[in-house]
Amino acid sequence: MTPKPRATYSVIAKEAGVSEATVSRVLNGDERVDAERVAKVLEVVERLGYKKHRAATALASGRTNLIAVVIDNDLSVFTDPFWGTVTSGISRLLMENELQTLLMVTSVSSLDSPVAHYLNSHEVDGAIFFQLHKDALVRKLAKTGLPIVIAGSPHAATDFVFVDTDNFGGGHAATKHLINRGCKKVAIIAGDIETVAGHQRLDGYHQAYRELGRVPAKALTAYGDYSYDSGKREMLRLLDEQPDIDGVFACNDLMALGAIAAIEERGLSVPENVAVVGFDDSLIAQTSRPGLTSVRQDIVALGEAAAELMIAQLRGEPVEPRILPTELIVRESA
Amino acid sequence: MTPKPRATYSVIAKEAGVSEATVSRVLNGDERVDAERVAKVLEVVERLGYKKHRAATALASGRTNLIAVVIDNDLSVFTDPFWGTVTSGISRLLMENELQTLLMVTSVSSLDSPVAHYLNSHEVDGAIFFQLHKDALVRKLAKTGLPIVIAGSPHAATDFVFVDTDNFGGGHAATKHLINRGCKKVAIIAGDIETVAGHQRLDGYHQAYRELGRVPAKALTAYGDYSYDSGKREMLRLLDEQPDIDGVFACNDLMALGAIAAIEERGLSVPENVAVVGFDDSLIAQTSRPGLTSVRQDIVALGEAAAELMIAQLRGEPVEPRILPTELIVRESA
DNA sequence: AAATCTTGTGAAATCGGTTTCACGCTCCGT
DNA sequence: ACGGAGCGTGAAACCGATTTCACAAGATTT
Repeated sequence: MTPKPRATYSVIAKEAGVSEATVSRVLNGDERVDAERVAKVLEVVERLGYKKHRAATALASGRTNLIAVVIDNDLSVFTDPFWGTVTSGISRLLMENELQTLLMVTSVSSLDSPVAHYLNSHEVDGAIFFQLHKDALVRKLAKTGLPIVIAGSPHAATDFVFVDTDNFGGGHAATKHLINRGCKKVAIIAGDIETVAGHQRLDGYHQAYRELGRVPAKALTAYGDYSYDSGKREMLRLLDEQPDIDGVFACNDLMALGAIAAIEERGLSVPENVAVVGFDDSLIAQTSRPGLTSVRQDIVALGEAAAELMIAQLRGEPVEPRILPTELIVRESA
Repeated sequence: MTPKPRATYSVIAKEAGVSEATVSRVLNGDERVDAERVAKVLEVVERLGYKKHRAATALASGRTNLIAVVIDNDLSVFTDPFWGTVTSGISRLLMENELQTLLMVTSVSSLDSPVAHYLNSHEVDGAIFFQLHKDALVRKLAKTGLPIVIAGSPHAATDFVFVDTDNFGGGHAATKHLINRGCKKVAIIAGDIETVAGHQRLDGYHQAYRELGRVPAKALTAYGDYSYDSGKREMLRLLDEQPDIDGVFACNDLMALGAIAAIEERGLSVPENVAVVGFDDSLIAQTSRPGLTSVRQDIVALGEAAAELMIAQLRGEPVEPRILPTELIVRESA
């Protein structure tokens, strides 16, 4: 058996009796090619099972069909299922649109890191950033015209295209739920306030109070770091200072579980004495006992939305930031 | 400001007073170039901040510097943090070696899917597969000489290069631990026995019994599907049939939690009446109450090992499959 | 001293597409 | 009937690297 030489334009052109230029036109959907020739070329392409050579296409056209997904691994990449889930959502959608996902897990997003250089050299058609703390790099890249999507809200009010969960709405719904079930004194264990998401959830909490015509006491706001331990520690402190707290909104599930542990350690029970709501509706919320009431975000959808916004940009369509709704999943804890 | 034309060999060659061929030699580490010229070229390259154009390099050399990571999304990709974690480990290590990670989340791994075609056309330098159920595609690709690494043990005894956790050893250690702490009748809730991992964990369980000169009763083996519900269901059944069971090894943490729920539902307590050991040492093992004793696998290391084996293959070095040790993390449940 | 081998080097071909350009043809208005 | 516009087409240049090949200069052999 012959090793079957790779099919190229040259072969196809010969076979179809046209020039290579015409083959190119057909394969790129150029309108003004004789219908009969189009058919002929397509037939040959089909028969040979031809697929374009990516590198050659990229070199000639300047488009790579590659979208970078940049994850800052300073963060919780290794322990949090969140990013993996978002990424797979992105990847699946990109593939459906003939784009490939280039995964870049990198520690520093400095302006002259290899990654920066890479993104800056037309090696990818676009970049999706995760949860960036410093956006100097992104800002610079955007200036070069590279299509960019940010997963998670960017820091300042910028004109970056982003997708995010409705953190504000989620925080609001969680707090509202606690109030509606009769809680008189609802505390919050906020997460990293440096992140936009953390801030927004806290804002949602405030808003729920405000709608009641009240303002939550400052002392009802505790600050954790999204870890189990911080949730437990802050809850213990809150209870010691204000034993009459009867509801708490923890800004993620892990802290919520810590809070529950703290509550039980003080001899109180959930939800009878203190109701607890978490955020994320992660696996631990589903499997903990009591089952944790939590704000669900559709993480796969988040990834898909990011991919969609990227694709729209590549097509030159106008794009708006997208904020995905949350859903409160009620279980035993509140 | 001039838009600064991309630096190319042509520019560098001119600037350094050598030919493009020489530039190429220098940049590819060809030994026999005059030292002085090497220095000069490198100086210019440095000054211009030059980086090779990937597509051009790929086209000319046939090497793409791209490694595909293929994930079958039929599976639990969207809910299990496992794959995301492995992938980020892979990606980080590949990047350090100037390789890029091409993430392909795809549903079908049929022989003529776009993915198959893609992998088959020298578009990537190697491929890392996750948890494949059917290896026809892999087998075919391997025949073409494409370097391949499998994360997770391949089905049959093949000569594929793979990395995997020591499932057998983990199952053995878990069972041994239960026996050592005094359990007389240890059951196992096995996972999907179709997967190699599932089988190996069960084998480890058997081996631990065997070392005691005993053989576990058939009725002590239950089969779940790695879900919480299946763990609970099977544990309830086991307890009803054999109330004197005093230890259980669940082949993942989720089933272990289900089992604990079942045990408590029967009015028994963990670990006093029944001790429980899980597998994975996932977040839920750490946050559940009682804390779950579990077999930890180093998932990031798994990814890094996969990347290492790939890199070794690319270098033409001989490679052996790699099996990573597990560690039993003892908590309250056993 | 002549013949043969090395060595380092640059010109040019090559990888597989895309795109510009010019050419020949048809179709239009006047 | 004639000049110009419009359209489909192929030849050839081009993208940015790698690699082959031939050649000149120096080193080695006889």
